[in-house]
Amino acid sequence: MQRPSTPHPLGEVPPIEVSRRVNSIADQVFRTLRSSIVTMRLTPGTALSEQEIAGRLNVSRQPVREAFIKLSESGLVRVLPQRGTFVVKISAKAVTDARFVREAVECAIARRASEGIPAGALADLRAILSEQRVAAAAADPEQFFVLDEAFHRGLAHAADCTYAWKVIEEAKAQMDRVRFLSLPDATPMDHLVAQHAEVLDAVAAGKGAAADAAMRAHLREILKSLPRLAQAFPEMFEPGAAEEETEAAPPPARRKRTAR
Amino acid sequence: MQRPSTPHPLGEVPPIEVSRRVNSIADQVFRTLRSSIVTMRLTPGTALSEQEIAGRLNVSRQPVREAFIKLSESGLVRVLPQRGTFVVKISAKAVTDARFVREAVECAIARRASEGIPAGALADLRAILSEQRVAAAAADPEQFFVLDEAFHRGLAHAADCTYAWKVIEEAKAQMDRVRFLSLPDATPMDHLVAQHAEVLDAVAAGKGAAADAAMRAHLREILKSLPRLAQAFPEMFEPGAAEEETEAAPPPARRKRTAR
DNA sequence: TTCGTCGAACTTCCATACTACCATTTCAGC
DNA sequence: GCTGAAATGGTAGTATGGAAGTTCGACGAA
Repeated sequence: MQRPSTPHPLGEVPPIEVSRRVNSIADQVFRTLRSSIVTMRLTPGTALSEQEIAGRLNVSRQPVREAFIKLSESGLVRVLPQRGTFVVKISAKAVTDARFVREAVECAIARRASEGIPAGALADLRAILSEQRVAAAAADPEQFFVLDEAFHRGLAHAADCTYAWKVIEEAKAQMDRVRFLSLPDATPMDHLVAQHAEVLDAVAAGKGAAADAAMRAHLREILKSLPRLAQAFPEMFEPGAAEEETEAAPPPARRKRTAR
Repeated sequence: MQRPSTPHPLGEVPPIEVSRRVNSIADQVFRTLRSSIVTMRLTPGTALSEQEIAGRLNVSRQPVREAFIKLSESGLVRVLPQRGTFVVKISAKAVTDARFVREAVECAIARRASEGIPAGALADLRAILSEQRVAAAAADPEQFFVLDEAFHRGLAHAADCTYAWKVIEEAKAQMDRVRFLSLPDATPMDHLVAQHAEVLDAVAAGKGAAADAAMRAHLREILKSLPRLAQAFPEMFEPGAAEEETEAAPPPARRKRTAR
């Protein structure tokens, strides 16, 4: 973890030095943890502790604590006072709730985009699609993931919906954990590219309703594997269905050390 | 500010003692500040300082800092490192962006609610409407505000959309500041009640499209006064239109002490 | 064996000291 | 009087120590 204007005490940190505005340590910790959680390198149920993470990243507990707060706001960890901080397990309800919000917002974005976006933006999106086809042909899921994100974000920004994208980004975090879990046998990538293309064609043609429908179909496709995954990886998922939001803090999984 | 299991050192705090789970100090500070900002008791542009707030509330800087972090995540304050923390001015773009998201999500909620909600919930919502009529007749805007919030939240929960409501709640914060500014000469309250009734009737009749349309019309009504207010209270608003999200931190309003 | 009690080890939460940085002011030099 | 560099006061960011609370296992008595 790199402290501002100080030789990095951690070996892992690449020597990025170019850009100023290397954000605060707390932000770096937040990004690191968030990425680890979303990509499932930190598995659901894992116990985190301020001290442990601080020691591992060679920083004090304070910035770690602030990162925990932000992660907790995003619904990725749960802080139980005096007990511990845990990576929340995937909850089928939380995922479908996130999809509901994402669908509502992103379909609205598609409609708005159909009313007109900058010409350059349209070209950029088409370029992303080409790259996706390459990644699909090369069977490179990770790169495909990156490009998928770029497409959705690009469309949002083209439609001048920065706040809406921020909302989607947060909902997406819940969904992405499922997608990472389903990486091996997900929907064929060419199929997803075709759906992207369908959205983009509708947008380009100014057909709002069609863009909306295409986007909706696309977003519903993504989580088709959810029930199967919930059965295949029960330890990653919240057990029952209805016991969300109970007041009494449910005893979380037995403390399981973070083992990278 | 009341410390858990400690005699409250601040006189202002009402002696709520009944319920356990008096949340942490940081949470109390957060709620206090958030409420003050949304109701415009802390006017846009006001400088907050960790130390000052801490002194005023008789707590240390630490919980205040955590409250600032959360407020900053909500887009209600902006933290400029080594310079200060400021209540963000109302930005026309931010408000319309919030409305865009809220409209997308809440209309989706209305559609879902039309597919069926618990019978009790429907009755509860009708009860809220009656109370709103009373408040409208009594010309009691504050109470009307509370009931308005209750109606929208009640509909969301009836449709089992808790996460969606959380998203709306955050978008609403931006919009509510405008509403508080327009309290004197806002849309007549009876008109708003009628719109609520229209939504609810469509929901009860299972007419999803009608509920969507009614909700959309209702939400668009709320901010009609925005342009006028931006002219009437220029010091509360972000000046131009397009210079959002500039990387270089724009020098905020000259430090103006919080004066309660 | 089973139950209750106590204690050690852990956690988050809060308070406080210190650091780095920014903005303004002050004041010497011209 | 004017300019510019150093001093000063104020800010958020970080580090660290202690307080309050939870968990869990050891230990002993029934």
